[in-house]
Amino acid sequence: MTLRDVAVLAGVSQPTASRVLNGSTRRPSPDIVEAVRRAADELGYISNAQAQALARSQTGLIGLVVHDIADPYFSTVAAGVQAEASQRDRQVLLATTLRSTEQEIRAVNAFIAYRTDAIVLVGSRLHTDDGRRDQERLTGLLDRYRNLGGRIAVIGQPLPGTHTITPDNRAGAAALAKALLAEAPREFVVLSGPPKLATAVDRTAGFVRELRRTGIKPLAVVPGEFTRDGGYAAAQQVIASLNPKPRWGACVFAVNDVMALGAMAAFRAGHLRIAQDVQVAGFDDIPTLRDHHPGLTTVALPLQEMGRRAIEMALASDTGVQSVTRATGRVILRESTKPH
Amino acid sequence: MTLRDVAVLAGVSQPTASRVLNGSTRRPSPDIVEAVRRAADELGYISNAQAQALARSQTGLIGLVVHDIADPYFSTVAAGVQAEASQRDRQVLLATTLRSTEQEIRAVNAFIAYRTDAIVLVGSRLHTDDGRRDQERLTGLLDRYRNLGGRIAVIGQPLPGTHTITPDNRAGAAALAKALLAEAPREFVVLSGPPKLATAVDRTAGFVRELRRTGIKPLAVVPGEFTRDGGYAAAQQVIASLNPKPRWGACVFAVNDVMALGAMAAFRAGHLRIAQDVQVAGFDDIPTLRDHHPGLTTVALPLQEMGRRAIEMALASDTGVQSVTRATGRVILRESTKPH
DNA sequence: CTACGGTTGGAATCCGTATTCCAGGCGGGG
DNA sequence: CCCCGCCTGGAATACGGATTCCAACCGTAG
Repeated sequence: MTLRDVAVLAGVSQPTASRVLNGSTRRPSPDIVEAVRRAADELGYISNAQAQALARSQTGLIGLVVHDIADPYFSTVAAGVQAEASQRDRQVLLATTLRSTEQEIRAVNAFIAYRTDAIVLVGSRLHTDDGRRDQERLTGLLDRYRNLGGRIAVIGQPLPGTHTITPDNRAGAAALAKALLAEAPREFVVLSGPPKLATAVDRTAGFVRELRRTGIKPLAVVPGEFTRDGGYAAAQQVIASLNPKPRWGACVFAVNDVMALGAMAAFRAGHLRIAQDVQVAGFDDIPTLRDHHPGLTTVALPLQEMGRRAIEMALASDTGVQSVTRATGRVILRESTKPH
Repeated sequence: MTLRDVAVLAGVSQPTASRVLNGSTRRPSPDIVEAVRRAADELGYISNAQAQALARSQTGLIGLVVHDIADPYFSTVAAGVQAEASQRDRQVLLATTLRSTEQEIRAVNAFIAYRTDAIVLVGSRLHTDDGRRDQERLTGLLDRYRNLGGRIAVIGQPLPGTHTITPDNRAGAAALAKALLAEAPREFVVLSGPPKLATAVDRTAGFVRELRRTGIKPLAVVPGEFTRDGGYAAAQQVIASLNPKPRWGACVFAVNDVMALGAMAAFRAGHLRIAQDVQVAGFDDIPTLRDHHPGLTTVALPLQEMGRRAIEMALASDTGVQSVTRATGRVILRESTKPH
């Protein structure tokens, strides 16, 4: 079961066996290679990655931190991360924060303990005041990690000293507003998500700004959770504040697809028909929602590709440099915002 | 950075520091504990899990193998696994097979190399003949793993010698058929998925059997991939073979929700309205699809709970025993099969 | 006051592999 | 034919921490 056993069976020393089976700069002579290979095969030897990690002081592990792996946004990004990592023969360590910075700290701590070669953080954090201390603890932790030679890549809000991939939320939302207005004039409500979440704030701002540029003011900007249920609740508020209920016809922009999904559910529950009575737009282009009916207008983000790139950047040779890559969104107009 | 540094700073020996900081049966005296704690804090010491793993010969790692983490079925199960694992202070190692047994072998190999304490396999494998060799390699690998003290839990088809959680596919599909017939008489088409995939076969069999019991024969049983695209393609076939196209009215049972989603997309593309012109039912009750419109009739599986249980079982103290737990599905009738 | 059981901290060892360093063997050139 | 340098395999050591074993020390009972 150990390398020594293999070595003994092959009649060589342990270092020689090591040189044969694991990538070494030195290659023993062909007959020895053959003998060791045979012995390893016979014993069904599988190297101990922990011991290798200890000896080499690098683990081949990559830590992936997401808020919620059941959320299609994160699972899609995770698929990209996983694909690229496995192509590079690395294993992915998965952690979930449930949107709590404290959990995120726990996760990063664990990843440092396991000496992951790189950490990928997905999703921006809430910038609440009482969470500030946690924020700083997290930043400090990541600093230490970087100083110890750890690589960090972030998908979402830029973090000082890291490689970051940021969706161009402002521009994407603005482009969406522009495209909608180019199609037809209309009124808007924005389901703006958490007021302290950078992603949500940026998308709201980009959208509203573009409206303003055209001289339009949104009927309302309704905050809420960044989830399906948050979208549902926010949409309920919108319905409640509605006076001439049927055939309202305004366009509701939810700052992400999952919220848009919740909003559509709420509207339907309130007997409003999507597209005819109320239009809905989202952001992200979640794969599963592409077959939704009516089709949800949204801003498509290359989620899987972003995951891939994060690994690339984290593992790139240039060390210590920080960079920000913008992922641009592509507006996709579907039936959910088709004018009637 | 190492335990020795902490020990030196605290003025004690390395073993003593170890006893203080990591769970040991022996607790040093309070003043020493205090000193070591302080030293560790000052240095920002974070233990090296690799070294601990080597010394303790257990890693705190759990390997999770899924076919595709972007697929909501697997990501939901993964969320359960992750939640339970993190509650027990274990880290989750994630691997993706893309439905290839070869990839699955690679994943298990890696997990063995990393000496994961347990491996959770999700999703049944194809039982093709030419994949038989790979199957056996996989089984052999898992056997070795088990003999080395590894715990295995499987979600899907039972694997000899493991703890297994199997959805009661036959019974669930039968119950679905029964519920549909109780609601109204109708004709059926089954999109049966891959003919070699146990899950797909069982669901098809359970459904068809129940129909037979009532003297009904499905109009057609159309095989295909177990994915959204597979469902789409199969539905296209159904459409092509349709004679009186509009207002067909039969019920199409796709053996999983993702296929059902694809099928609905195909029907819509063929200008058939869901529920009115063609009814659709699925299996799994994928969360994201709960807000689909019209609501998709399906058999709800406690996916997240299944993930949780898998960890529980894998980490349970009873070693070596094999068991099969059935997860029962709950029929949920929604509008997609509402008679007109 | 002494002998003895129970603690408590430290020295030594071990986990499994990579790597440095060393000694021996080989070939080639002078 | 001899010497020198290179290649090759093995001995020793390092990686960071858990654990076994040992010695010293404590208090208590005889």
